[in-house]
Amino acid sequence: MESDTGSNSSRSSSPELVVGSSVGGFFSNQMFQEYCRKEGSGRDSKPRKALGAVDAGAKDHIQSELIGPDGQDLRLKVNSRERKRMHDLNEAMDGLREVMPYAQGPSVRKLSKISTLMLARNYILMLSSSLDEMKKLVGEVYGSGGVQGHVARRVVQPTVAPLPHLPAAVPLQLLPLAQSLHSLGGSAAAMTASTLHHATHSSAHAPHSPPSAGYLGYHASSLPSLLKDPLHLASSYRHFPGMPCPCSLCQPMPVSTASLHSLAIRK
DNA sequence: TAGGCCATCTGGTCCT
DNA sequence: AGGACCAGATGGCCTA
Repeated sequence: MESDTGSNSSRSSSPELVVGSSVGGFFSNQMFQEYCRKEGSGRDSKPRKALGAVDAGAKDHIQSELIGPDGQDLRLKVNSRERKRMHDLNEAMDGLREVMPYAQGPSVRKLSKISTLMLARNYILMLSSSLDEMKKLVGEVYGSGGVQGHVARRVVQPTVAPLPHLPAAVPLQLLPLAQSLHSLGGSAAAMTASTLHHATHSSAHAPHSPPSAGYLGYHASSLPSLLKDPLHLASSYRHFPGMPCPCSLCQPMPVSTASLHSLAIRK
């Protein structure tokens, strides 16, 4: 099936489709004619799935329903619904991107769907562990008075200003996330990651274990195909708290948003 | 040019 | 019956 509509908006996850009040308004004449021609000639170029519970009679019923004069309207209606459903899904995906610790801007390429989902998962895991740690600390504070100095040492660590949408406590535990982002490689994500990474890197008392691939939520073997390093900024260096890091991402980075954007991928 | 990502169409299945 | 959800297929755009 021709997807001429896709060429109008294929690069946006929330395409600005000019969908008229009627479904037919969405189709160009050429597309509609093509559609009708295919319908008329009985399109069946692709293999069908097993019909399962739908018997042959039901199949014929469905087919005739879609091929008849009302069938075209029905088909358009179904397509429109599906389109709307996918647009809603993409809006939700955009909403998710907005709350991710990821440099955003008009000149920054946005995260792919798969990257967004994986990063979101890691982010949630990181926040959960951060919350657990905070609970532990609170327990220590109220459990015994002798640990206040210890707690104070741990809380007062050099941090960067948290991202606008992040709770103030988050930077304490951002190293794992930064490392995840680092592993995502390059682009603005890595810029943010680097900033966060440095925030915790410089602490000799960082209570973190060495980088754990578990934060990524997937096996490293799948990374190359899923998350490439567009700018080749990230390298294979492993990061450990308190250890100097030679990778390009860990060189002094500008912290202003404008600077981040200037270094991020151009569209 | 190959590969990644995406939007769209489409038919099947499940749910209300 | 109608709608939502899902997955396969297809083709376009972009980048390395």
